[in-house]
Amino acid sequence: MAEIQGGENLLFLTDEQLRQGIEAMFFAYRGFTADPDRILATLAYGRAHHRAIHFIARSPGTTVNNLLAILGVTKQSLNRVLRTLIEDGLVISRVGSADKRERHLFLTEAGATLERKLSDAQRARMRAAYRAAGPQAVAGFRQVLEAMMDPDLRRRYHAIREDDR
Amino acid sequence: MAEIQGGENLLFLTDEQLRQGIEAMFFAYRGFTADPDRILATLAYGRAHHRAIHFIARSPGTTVNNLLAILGVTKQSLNRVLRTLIEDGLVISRVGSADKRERHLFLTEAGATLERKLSDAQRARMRAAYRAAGPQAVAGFRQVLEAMMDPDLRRRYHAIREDDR
DNA sequence: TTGGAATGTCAACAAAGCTGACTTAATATG
DNA sequence: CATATTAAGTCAGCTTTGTTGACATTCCAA
Repeated sequence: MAEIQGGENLLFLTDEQLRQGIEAMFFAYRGFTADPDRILATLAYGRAHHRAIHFIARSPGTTVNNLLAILGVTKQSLNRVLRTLIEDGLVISRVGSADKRERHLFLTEAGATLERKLSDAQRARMRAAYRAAGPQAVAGFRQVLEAMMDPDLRRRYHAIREDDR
Repeated sequence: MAEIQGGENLLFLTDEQLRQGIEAMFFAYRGFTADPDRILATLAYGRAHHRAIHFIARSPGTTVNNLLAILGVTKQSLNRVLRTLIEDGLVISRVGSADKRERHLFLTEAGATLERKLSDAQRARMRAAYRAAGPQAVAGFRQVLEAMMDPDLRRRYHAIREDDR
């Protein structure tokens, strides 16, 4: 047992501790999605619609292909969601100016309004959790989550912010 | 803006910071489930089977009702999953001795073997993330996740460990 | 002994993922 | 310029996992 207790106290890596982390992720993710889910249910939309709306809001003008890579679903699956959002007037799709094969996605006024509503609910939950845990805990939270991502998605996670510059 | 900067530096609660946290949760959860998902796909099982197996392993002899409350699905949905696991010889259901209406759930040898395989994969990812982030970050990670849970699930989250005594 | 709780089952349905095959339009490349 | 590749969209069909609603069985408890 001695070898797992290094200079930086690695004893916290017992199976029991890891299991607790796994369960914490499971239960926390339920809380994370609970508030938007309630709003979506009243509108006959689901989590898939929320994800699309979120990332279009985050990167206005993003292409379908980029969205596919971020969401990690097939184009058929995404297309079904986008089609309803476009039909319902929440999203518009504009043919690319440089490359006319591409479609650039934007939220309409109505889309932005729904995005704000969903985002407000989800951010309120995050804000409460951040407040309760404190700044140092938040920094740790972010570090662990980043380390948990697949490298490819970690790159995309960072890229979203770089796009905003 | 002055009022949101308290003595403990609450400026990190900008919408941008909260959005990053939201996206981190989304991308990290993908990583969190990726390894078990790959194993499950080879066995014609899904995430629902994994969840059932996980919590039966964690609390052997748990009742169907307790499992329903933890997983947050309908009994019909859980029953479909349990039925296949029982048919496939991974889980056994024993009539309660005190209350014969209840069914107590246990993993068989084969069930425990699969549980270990799934758990090993998921724990390896957690362990790597914990190692990369360090003990202090892990403490913060756990604090934020706990604060994010619904109160009811937070109670159940703690109750799982209390059962183990 | 009767009401309610715990469990299980049948049927029907919906959301959201998947594969595979194909079209159209536009760009890139040889 | 001809051809290959890419981006997007569509059709069909399937799977997993969730949902309601209705109903039967068994058993505990008042």
